Amino acid sequence: MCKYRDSGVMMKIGELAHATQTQAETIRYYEREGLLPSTARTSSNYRMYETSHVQRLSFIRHCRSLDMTLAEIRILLQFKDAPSENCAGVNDLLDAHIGHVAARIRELRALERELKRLREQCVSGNALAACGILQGLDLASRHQSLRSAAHGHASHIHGAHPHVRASAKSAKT
Amino acid sequence: MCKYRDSGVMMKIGELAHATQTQAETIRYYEREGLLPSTARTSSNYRMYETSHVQRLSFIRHCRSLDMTLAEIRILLQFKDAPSENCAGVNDLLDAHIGHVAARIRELRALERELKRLREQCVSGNALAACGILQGLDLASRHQSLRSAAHGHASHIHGAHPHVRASAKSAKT
DNA sequence: GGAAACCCTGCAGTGGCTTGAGAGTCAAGC
DNA sequence: GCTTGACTCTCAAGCCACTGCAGGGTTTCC
Repeated sequence: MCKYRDSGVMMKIGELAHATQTQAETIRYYEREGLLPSTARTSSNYRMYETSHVQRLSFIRHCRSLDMTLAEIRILLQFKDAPSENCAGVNDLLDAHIGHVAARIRELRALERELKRLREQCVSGNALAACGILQGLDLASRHQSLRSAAHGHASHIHGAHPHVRASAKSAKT
Repeated sequence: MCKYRDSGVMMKIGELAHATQTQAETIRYYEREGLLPSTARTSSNYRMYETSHVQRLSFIRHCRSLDMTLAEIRILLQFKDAPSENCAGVNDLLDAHIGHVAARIRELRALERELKRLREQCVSGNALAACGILQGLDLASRHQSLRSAAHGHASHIHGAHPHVRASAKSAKT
């Protein structure tokens, strides 16, 4: 029955998933993407993992929880896998990442201010025709189209990267 | 030559794109998605727009610059198109949106703190084997896997929605 | 009349997964 | 031995809001 030795430290994908709070599909995805190495398989083609995989996947998940992209994590893993090099590259990557996060925070704060300003324009119970919010959005759009035509450079939408990204609205119905 | 009357107020897609600082491809995309109505066409099948389209598209672009999803904007447009209703729904949508933005800011601030803490662990010039950042990421991942196994609920990655999203890193090489 | 600039449709790609289909494997209970 | 249900496998498509490209047609300017 037992297809492998040392069954105490070996585990199937579900167990690794549970240990790292990751979905099994995500683990397979990381393997496809080369972040996790291909593993040994049982005779029935099940992936078998050991504790080193828990370490590596936990590292990846922690980096993801710090909103790093998979490309950045790949670089960090390379640094980890080549331990004789200097770690200046790690510093640079992290510094750049901190910069991106800080920039995104500034953008969102400006956004929040504008949204709140807009929100104050509506007196609840208004008929829609008089709704200050919709009027505000209309006014703002007129203003903005003039401004950006003059300024030649639109808001933070343009050039958006899939980085430092969303996780709000998780409980939206 | 002139395929349409009132050429002073009618425009082709390129002109609308210029007036609203939007790419023509994006305009066609919004039409496919039902945010902009299908327009009249010339005999050579070119889309023809008038000033009302500039208004509507500017409204959409302004909402997008406030990081609203197309689904939210669709709802706002419905409110605009049915002006006899009460505007409480507009309030609710905006309140919810403000909540998402605020939540995302809180997350990113926590993230920034942790990244800076991590960054301080590295003394530049270290050999990688002693790099405090990588060690920190390893420690944190061990810590996190323990904590989330006990807590049963992972970080802000899970349940992430494509909302209030990225735009940092726009100048990354 | 020819080149450049515009327009059309349709499809593929982006990131980081998630979901689903359809099939195989395994352990427990009867 | 047989069934049930939980697990695993692969492969493919879907999500969001675009962006870019191919391959064609049209208009405009010199």
